[in-house]
Amino acid sequence: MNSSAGSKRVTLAQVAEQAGVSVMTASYTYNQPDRVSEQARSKVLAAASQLGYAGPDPSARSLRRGSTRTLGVVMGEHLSYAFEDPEAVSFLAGIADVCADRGYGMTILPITGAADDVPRITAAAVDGFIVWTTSDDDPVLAAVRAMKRPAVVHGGPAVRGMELVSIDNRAAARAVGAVAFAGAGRPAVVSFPLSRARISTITSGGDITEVLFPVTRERLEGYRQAAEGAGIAWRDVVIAVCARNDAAEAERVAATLLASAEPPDAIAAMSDQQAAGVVHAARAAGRAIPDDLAVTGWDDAAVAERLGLTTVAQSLREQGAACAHAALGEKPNAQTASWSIVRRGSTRQ
Amino acid sequence: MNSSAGSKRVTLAQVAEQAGVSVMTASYTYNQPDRVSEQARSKVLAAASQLGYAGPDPSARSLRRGSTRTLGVVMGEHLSYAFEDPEAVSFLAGIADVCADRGYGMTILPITGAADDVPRITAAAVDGFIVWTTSDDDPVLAAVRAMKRPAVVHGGPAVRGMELVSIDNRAAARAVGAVAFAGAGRPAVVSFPLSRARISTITSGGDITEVLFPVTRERLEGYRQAAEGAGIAWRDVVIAVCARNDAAEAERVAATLLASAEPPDAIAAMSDQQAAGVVHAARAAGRAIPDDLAVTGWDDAAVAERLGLTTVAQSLREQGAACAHAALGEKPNAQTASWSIVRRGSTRQ
DNA sequence: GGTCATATGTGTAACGATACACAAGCCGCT
DNA sequence: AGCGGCTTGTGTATCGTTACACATATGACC
Repeated sequence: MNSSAGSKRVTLAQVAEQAGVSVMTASYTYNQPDRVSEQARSKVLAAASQLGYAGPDPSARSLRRGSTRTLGVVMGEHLSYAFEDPEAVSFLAGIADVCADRGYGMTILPITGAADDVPRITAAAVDGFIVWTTSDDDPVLAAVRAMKRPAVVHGGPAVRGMELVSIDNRAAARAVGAVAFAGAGRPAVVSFPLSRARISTITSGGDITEVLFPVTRERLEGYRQAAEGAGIAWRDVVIAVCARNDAAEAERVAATLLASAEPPDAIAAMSDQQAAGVVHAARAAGRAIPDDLAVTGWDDAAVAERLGLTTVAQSLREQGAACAHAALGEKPNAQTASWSIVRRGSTRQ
Repeated sequence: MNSSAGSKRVTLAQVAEQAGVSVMTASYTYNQPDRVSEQARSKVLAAASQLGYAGPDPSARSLRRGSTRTLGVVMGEHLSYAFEDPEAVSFLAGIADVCADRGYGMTILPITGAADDVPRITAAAVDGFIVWTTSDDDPVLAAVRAMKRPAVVHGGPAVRGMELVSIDNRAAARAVGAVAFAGAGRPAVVSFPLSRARISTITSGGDITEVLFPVTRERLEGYRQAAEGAGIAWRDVVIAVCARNDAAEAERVAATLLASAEPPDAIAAMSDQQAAGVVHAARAAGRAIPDDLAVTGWDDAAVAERLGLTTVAQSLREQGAACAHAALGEKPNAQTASWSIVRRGSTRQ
């Protein structure tokens, strides 16, 4: 109990000497206690607490063992955005569940989007990587792959040599879009950013294949198929791009749409937060949901139930757990996650 | 560009040999590029990409340098709760800001509350620790201190040898309690858990000093002083304990309180989420706010503005940043964070 | 008593990188 | 010519730990 205030770091060798045993006996005391006699073990522990030794140095141990017992999570957005997005947060919780179970730590790798985040990846002491949805051309992907450790991408893009955990975004968008656009004459979409430059705009008829974010691209393709299935040309579908994934931004762009000469009568969003913003804008504009305006969200978050939103249900928590398993090098049970449509009162069907 | 598929890990020595330079020249190429000639540098980089060398091994580098360039964040609650609490999340964002700026990673240490989380602390390869609010007797605190690295506690408890970043919870509670209880005859409190066993109960007149969580204890003491300042004995103040910090739980206990024979006419909560739950319960019970029931929250979250809640404003983001600075060993500008009362329509004053 | 298996202890050689001290070459300056 | 300073390159020791192979003691069993 009596810690002598040595300012220098205490080593296992010193503990062993103090205890009168070999270094290996001391090492085994920490790593395979059964390998050592009760007597030796207590001598080592006594010496350790006398010297104030807190246990084997993590870096040295990692070097020797070749494993850090830590997973790295790369968030493509600026970190604060990531934490503000409730779905990203439940994804993280899913990873945390698995890490806690396996005794692993999880390192969040703050990616700013600047050039200096590649070295940050390279310097990360982790056994495996999990990359949160990013763009096709994100240099971070190459950096992660170069690390030659188990790696998973959530959402997309698909990268050779890395696992992919995702739902079929196109199919889900087609399905929820069909519900949203049923009986509508002027459907619109509230979308995540289309390019790395995150600006809010209103557009239509653009070339979907040029969208750099695979999740966004696939959802747009699904919405396109849904619109065409309802007999509406894609160039007539207005796309409101939100710079950020939150209710406030969506409310703003939805208000603009609703105030236009030919306001939409159906809006499919890409998250429940966005859909919530649309609902608020509709109320403010005096529109009845779903009669004047059908609205759909995505994710089946708490707010979707509260507002009665038709939405795409998926478990980001389970997907986070699946990513963690893959990043640990365990064979994943199912690479493609499941989803379903939850119909509530915000749509005509 | 041509990566020869060696299954064994490539070392700096191999790169140096391939490039025809010494190991140190190769090392400097990565760490102090200006220290080597343009010519040597390009030879090294060419050899590296030919061999598929991704950069110096992080564990070896950490061992040799004595620094991991990573901060450890210990969350006292089960991780998923932590991520679900928006204030904890903005605290994390504050840490992330500083880490991103310094090129540091942040490791989240999943603490389950079981006995096996002490070894997890000991095994963490980090330069400094940040501990999110916990109880006085949490064994994790001793484990962190034993690591002999810069360490900070947010909220409490105060531990010798560790920094403390916190607002003055007692003073803030006294101030907001005074506003909440002004003109009230039967004040009540909606509280965080009083003990490690997280159960929802309704109590009153208990011994505050026995509460193990310092943040909760100090706020209760402040509320007590506010009640007594309004001429009400503490034993007459009902305390509704919520097992979890969310709106749903608070709504449930508030509904119970409001349905009782002597319902409260003022409720001071410990978070805006809780206060939001109270507001919903009050609406459901047909009470007018603030006339029938005054309500106060804590944190000045987005929901507080939306509902017009009187609350205690503090910046957890700034406090997170302050913790990060302290954990990096930088002298903190101010250990005690600032707070203020934001008066909105939910109180009589 | 002899044989074999099990329990316990030890020494040495890595793991992959960087700090440090030193050496050699080159320049300009007096 | 001689000196000092700057740039660039190198060898060696070391960071703290654990894998591995080997040595010794103990007990069980026929």
